[in-house]
Amino acid sequence: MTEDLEKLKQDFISGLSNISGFWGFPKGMGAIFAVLYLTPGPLSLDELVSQTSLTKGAISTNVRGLARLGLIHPVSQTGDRRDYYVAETDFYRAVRAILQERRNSDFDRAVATVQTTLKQLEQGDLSDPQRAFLLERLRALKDFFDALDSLVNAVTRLDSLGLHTVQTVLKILK
Amino acid sequence: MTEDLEKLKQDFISGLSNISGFWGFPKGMGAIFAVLYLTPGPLSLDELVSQTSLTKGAISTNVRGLARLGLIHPVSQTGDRRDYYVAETDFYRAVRAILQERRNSDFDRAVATVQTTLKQLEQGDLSDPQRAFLLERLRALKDFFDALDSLVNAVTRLDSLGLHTVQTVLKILK
DNA sequence: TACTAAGTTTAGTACGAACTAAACGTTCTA
DNA sequence: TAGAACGTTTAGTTCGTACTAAACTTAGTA
Repeated sequence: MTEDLEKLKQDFISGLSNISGFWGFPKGMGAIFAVLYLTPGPLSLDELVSQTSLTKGAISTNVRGLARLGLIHPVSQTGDRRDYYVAETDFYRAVRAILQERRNSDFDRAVATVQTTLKQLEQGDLSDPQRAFLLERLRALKDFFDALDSLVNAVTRLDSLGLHTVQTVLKILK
Repeated sequence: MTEDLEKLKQDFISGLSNISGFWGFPKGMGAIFAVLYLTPGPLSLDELVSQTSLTKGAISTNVRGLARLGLIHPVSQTGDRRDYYVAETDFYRAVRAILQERRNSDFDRAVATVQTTLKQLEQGDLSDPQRAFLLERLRALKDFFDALDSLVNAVTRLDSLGLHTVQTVLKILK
């Protein structure tokens, strides 16, 4: 591979690393995905070790994470005991997987506590102005979370996230 | 305030702290916002110190962050040199502010590097199969980012994020 | 059945982000 | 103009997370 192509690759890899970090994933995940995404065929763990600057342990851990998210897929070569991986190229499928993954996580658990709090509040003396105030605020918050939830559901149900679809949505919302 | 009401408040505060941490903001921000959100009137820095378990320094820093995001607002009491703050209750306004804030950040800069890479690639020898492959992959990625960007823009232009609006969107997308 | 080649797990380390404590600057008041 | 009441800034600490190095496990091979 020519020098400049190699440099492009490296830029891309570090770019995806940063994006990965920005969204709260390990930077290593971004780097591994970047390498696989820019490689036509499947790569083994050791090949990933040599192309990223990570050790086998880190690759092993991050690869599992990526596979769980559906961002990469294991590929088994017949007559070869090694694990190979390829990148998912349908990003929209990956987004859906991630959204579903994040569901049932810390976030949803925290949201649930708001709802619990709300229910307890509703069973008290509502003529107490303090309670009434809290109730009002918590209800507003819950409505907001519900709306967010619906939006995520809507996005999850889309078949694809092409420019076309999004533009259609945009028109309607205006 | 009765014991159980106080406990509810504490639960809520720690819940919002976690949500805050989950989305990549300091937990302190969540706690401060929670306190303000559950208080009818404006609070001073020192009142916030006593109601959260943070020191003045932390409150000072986080309060500035929250204000910059539009999640809380400074309120000046006449004849009182202290700074008071109230919570924004229109969450949708806050979401828009946050989305605009995150724009021009690390993320967008990283996305920009992908576009730069793409442009450089387009100026080379396209009959080279390696280059052609890279070009194809990077174009697909750019299209995806563009779609995401449009979606964010669409959401940003909404006047509100009520259940009603979202349900309308949902119907159309199905 | 030993040996090798692969992936996983674990103990320790490095680093960054958010916090505390305290010094500092600024503005109002006596 | 000294002192007090605030808010901000800074040096240092803590803590969690992602990494490395190396021991371990498992599955194929001579």
